[in-house]
Amino acid sequence: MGTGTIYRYFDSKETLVNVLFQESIQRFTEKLKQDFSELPVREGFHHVFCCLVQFTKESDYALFFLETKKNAHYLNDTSRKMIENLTHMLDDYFNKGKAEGVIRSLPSNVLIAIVLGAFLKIYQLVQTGDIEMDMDLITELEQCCWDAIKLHSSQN
Amino acid sequence: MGTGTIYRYFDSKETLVNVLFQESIQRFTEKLKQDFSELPVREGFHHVFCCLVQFTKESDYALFFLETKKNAHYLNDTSRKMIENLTHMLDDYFNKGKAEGVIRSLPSNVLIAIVLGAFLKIYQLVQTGDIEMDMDLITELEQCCWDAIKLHSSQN
Amino acid sequence: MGTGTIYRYFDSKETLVNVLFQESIQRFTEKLKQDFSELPVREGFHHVFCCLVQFTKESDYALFFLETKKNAHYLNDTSRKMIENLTHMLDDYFNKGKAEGVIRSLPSNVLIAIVLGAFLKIYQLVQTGDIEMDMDLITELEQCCWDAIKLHSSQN
Amino acid sequence: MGTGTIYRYFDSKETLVNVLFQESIQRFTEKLKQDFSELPVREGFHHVFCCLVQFTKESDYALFFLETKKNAHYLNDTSRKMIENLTHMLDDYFNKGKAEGVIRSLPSNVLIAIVLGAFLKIYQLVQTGDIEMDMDLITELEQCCWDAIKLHSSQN
DNA sequence: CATGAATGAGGTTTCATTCAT
DNA sequence: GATGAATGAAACCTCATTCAT
Repeated sequence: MGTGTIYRYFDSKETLVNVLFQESIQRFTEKLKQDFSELPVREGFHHVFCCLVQFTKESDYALFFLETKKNAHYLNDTSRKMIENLTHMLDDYFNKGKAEGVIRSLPSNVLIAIVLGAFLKIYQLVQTGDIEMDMDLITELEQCCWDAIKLHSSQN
Repeated sequence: MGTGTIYRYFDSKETLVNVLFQESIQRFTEKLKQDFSELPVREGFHHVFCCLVQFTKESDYALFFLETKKNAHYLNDTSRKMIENLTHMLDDYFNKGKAEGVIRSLPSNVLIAIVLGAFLKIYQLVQTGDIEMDMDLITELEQCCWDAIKLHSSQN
Repeated sequence: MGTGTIYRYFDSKETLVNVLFQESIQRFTEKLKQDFSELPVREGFHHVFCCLVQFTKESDYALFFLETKKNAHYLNDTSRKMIENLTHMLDDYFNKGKAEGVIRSLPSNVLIAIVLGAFLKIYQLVQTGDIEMDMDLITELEQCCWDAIKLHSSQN
Repeated sequence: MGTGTIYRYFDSKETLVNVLFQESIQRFTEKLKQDFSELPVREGFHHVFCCLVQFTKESDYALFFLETKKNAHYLNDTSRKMIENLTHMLDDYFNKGKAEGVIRSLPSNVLIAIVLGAFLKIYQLVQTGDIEMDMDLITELEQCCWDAIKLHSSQN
């Protein structure tokens, strides 16, 4: 594709990035939404984790978008709205978990940060070829992340 | 500061970034090393987490360097060596934990990714002003991260 | 022409200069090579001189390149190789002349320096508009340069 | 000497260069003037050549100044005046030689260019270490230059 | 509609000049 | 007076954007 062609479809590089971002977040949000609210908390977390795994598998640049902070200078209002929308869904989920005493009573954005931060850092290792993602690893990582946010009966 | 002044101290922008990076990693490594090997596993983890917290507090750009992937295009060989050096220390620590059956038997780079990924993502929230880091939160986050990598007797 | 345009064709300013230099020297060398070795010494000198005249007429910057010393800091290895190649041709010519007792027994690089030095200095006068180069002047200058390197039977 | 110190003595780099230039030309002109007008043509040429040799021996940067074209952008009016002054002297000399039928009837600036061009190009070889200047070479080079401008009885 | 050469604003680097010590 | 760190104008270079083909 010629370098100039892109400008027939997008105003600018910034627009392109935002559109791609919005499509990615949209797809992720749609996937997450399916049957999400009906699931029990632990099964809900499994669903979230599966969405993450599948999403990063779909495209190489997906990771880039998930890594994006909501204040990134290149994001426009529409993009920020969509992050908030996604965040709300997760907020509801975490609130349910907290209400049921299954999840630690930390702010939802903190809980999201823990899970997403750990997951994305691991996916970097996959992309640099440092580790291979097989089913067993995915299962164990899910448990790691769940243990991180789960309210444990006793601590040490 | 005049635009040319920086070039009295650094050959190029790349050199500047690498020198700052190396100083940061050096400082972090030194701090981590103190009494590290003598501590029991759980106390060792506390030490690691305290180092992380203190390090990010020291300077605004510390975070930037901890987030750096070891293959970042702007890092030179010296910088990569220092990352490896730091990684080795943590590797030794995690190996001890795994040998004692206290830490999950995952590759060290995965364990590091989990803890560092979660920690850094949370620190982003601090920097954007979304959350405030008080003593209680730090303590709880440390427990979250520990729970993430700890080998739990039973899972759910 | 936009400032960035040149970088579509050359990696850097240094590359640009070297490419122009190499093209110039190449062109000059090709021209000089034609029937050069078959000519008697005096006719050979005429050929050399004609090449010089024609070459400087071709482009304004040709002079710049002929003036270049072989140790100029901006020349790369390829450029230096091409200077050596050209020098070799002239070396062979001068050696023949010296062997025949027609040309002074001075090192070839000295003989080249005499002819080229005189020629280039005169061409500077042409470029500054101080003198006009007509056929008669060219003929006489050629004779001057020839007299400079020719082995005269008696001196005074 | 500190980099800033020079500005206690010269307004600018341009001024410095012009002052050095003027001192060089002045010295050369003085040296040339001594007994110059009384000498016969051939002896006069010997004198000119000796001045050139001695002058370039005096300092490494002398060459730089002699190479200078009179239209060099960094020369100021004073400097140009001094070049003209020197040129006048040589002009008188060459006119005498031409009048006596000993020197070719070429414009003086051309005659100067031939001798100076050849001489300077050779001196470049000395400075790069390509050749060594001994008494014999100097003598022969003088004869080369003289032959270049001398009116020969017969040509070939 | 697609292309990629041309563009120029902005980032990086150099170097003649200034000025606090 | 001497110094050399600091300066910023100008040179070099990059890359998002434009536009003639």
